[in-house]
Amino acid sequence: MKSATHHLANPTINDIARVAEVSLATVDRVLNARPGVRESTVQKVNKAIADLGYVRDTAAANLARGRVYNFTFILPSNSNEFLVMLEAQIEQLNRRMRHERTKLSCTRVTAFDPVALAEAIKAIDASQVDGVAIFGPETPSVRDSIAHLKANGVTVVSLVSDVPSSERDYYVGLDNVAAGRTAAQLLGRFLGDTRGKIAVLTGSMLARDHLERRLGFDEVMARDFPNLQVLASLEGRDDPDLIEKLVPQAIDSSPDVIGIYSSAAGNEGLLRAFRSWKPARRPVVIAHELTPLSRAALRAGDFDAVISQDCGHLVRSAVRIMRANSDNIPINLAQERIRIDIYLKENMPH
Amino acid sequence: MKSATHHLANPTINDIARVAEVSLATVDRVLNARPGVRESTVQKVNKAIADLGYVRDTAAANLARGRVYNFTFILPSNSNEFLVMLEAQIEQLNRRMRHERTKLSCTRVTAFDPVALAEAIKAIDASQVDGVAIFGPETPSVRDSIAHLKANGVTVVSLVSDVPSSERDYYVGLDNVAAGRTAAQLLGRFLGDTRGKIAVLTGSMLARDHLERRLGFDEVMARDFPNLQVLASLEGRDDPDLIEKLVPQAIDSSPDVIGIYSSAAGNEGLLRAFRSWKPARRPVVIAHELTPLSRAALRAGDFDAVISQDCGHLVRSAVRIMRANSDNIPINLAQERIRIDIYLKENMPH
DNA sequence: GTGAAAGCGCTAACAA
DNA sequence: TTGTTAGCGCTTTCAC
Repeated sequence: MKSATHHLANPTINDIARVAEVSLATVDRVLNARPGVRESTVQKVNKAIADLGYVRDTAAANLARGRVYNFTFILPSNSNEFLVMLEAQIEQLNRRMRHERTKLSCTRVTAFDPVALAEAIKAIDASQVDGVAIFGPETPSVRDSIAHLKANGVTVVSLVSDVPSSERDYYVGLDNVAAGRTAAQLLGRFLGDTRGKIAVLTGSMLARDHLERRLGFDEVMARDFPNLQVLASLEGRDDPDLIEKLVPQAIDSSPDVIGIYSSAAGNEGLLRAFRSWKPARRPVVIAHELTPLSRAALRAGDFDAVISQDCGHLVRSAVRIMRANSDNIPINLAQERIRIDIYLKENMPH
Repeated sequence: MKSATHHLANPTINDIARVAEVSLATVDRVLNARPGVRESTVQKVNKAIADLGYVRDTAAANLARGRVYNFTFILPSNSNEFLVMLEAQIEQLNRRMRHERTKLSCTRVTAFDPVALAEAIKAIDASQVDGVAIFGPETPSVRDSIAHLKANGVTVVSLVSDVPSSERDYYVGLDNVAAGRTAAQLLGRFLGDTRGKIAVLTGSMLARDHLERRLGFDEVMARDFPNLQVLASLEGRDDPDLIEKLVPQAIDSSPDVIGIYSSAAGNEGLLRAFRSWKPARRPVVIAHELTPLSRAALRAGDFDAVISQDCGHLVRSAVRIMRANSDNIPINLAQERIRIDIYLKENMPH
């Protein structure tokens, strides 16, 4: 392929140096905002940069620097399917990116334990790590340790569940209020004009994502579906055994449950409960996260729809953002937005 | 950040050269399968590569080569919203990637015109272009010109609508049969047990994507919804004016139309028809592609759901694949799979 | 304050 | 058939 490098060729620091009448080293100092350059020289160089429309070649810069990006993911040690998938994606991306000067590691922290999480964050060595992605509850101690990390120049993103009051650079995850609204709309439309009750399964009242989903769900239910009455949340703590016990209890006490919104992890428990409990009319079920289990349930007709977020996308997005932030370059917001995926059995990936 | 490069540091061609006891140039020859190396030397080098687990640093290689990737998109000149969005994404990505040695360009060809498309493909100069992404109908002449391109070492991907019988390297687009099935399931579930007729709007019988959607739609309708009767397709040729005329005609002749599947472009015509035609009970409408118009229709309640493919993803995916193929490196299949997005007004991106 | 020169991992003349 | 060398765009000593 001819490279046809006429006047369109991108300018390099050599061009800047020539135009600004300084050396390469000086251009580099200005580019990287290093001290020890006379102000008038800085001006000259910056003018040349602007005039030529110079954009730094990050690949070449990283090559010269021998730069290696080190990113850490902090995840709940709770090992449900979603977490297993997330960790698999991290490992896979780590293998792919080892050869692109990017290393990913993973730390697990007791689920729903803010103290343990805060300690794990404090244990991060800011001199060894460029960015941290945190999936955990939002509490004051967690916020403080995030602030500490940030103060030491580490990029911080919250993952799956946001910590909006903190100084995190970015939230990588879906809009959980909107996800709850979506579940409600789907459930309501699938049920048509039928009158009845809706059971909601949640994980923990500590988890912001779970709270937000419930919020959105209730909002749309109240607004659009007066024929449906939403019951109090069943707090399953993402524990299949607990959920398996809770569900039949709740449903036996109000027999006209015609819909279930499983808004957190623990689909396994719900499905187990289904095996023993056979009502006359199967309730419409909306669950979260496309996993081997929920796929099977969709296929079998036990679940009617699944709201999901793409694990691979979450991980790639977190890494792209941490990388861009480390280099101080902008991100493509549209690309990083995590979609609220709706899956029926017809549109599941193979 | 300390780079902590102990024994984990990736091996370079220097390491290979040292271990294989040859020069850098010879390693390079073997790596790039260039001729003029004794077979026994090739073996030695390959052994060293395998032993050390060497992986080439593509960024450094591209820097040294001064390599510039040139990719061309061939699109229908029909300028509906979807095409406008697609082209905008191409332009945007081109701006982002100009500084990463990747240039994108765009050619428009009369819509639904296989001859014009085949000519446009033949007009590609294989010595100037590394990859071509084609969005157009599948005909023998198109297949032939794709074969010609491939023979000249150009990577070819089909975009949005596949040309499966050709030698294209990859299809970037969604599974249209599954998309049709999804539309049917959604429409059927939203309608509940109501009896009535369904109108289907299609673009052209030449377009493989449109045909496939209809196929999947009919399959699920026949299987799961005996209460619904699907009418013959209205061929709108993606032309809003034509569609605006067709829809009221069709609906007036069979008044019990309770659902509409708009499977192609031309939502504008459908929405215009809606403005004059006010039935007692508004039909449930499933349309394709999330665009400014369909978003507004979702919000207003004129559309009940939209099946969509992410334009940004389509373009990024096509470019990643053409790039990987030019370099002969593997792709991440999961990342490149185009999702069948379902949008309700609740889960639309802002 | 500023510049010259070596080098990151790889490629491509040109010699040998 | 093989090796030597210069250089891609950028960074980084170390001197001046």
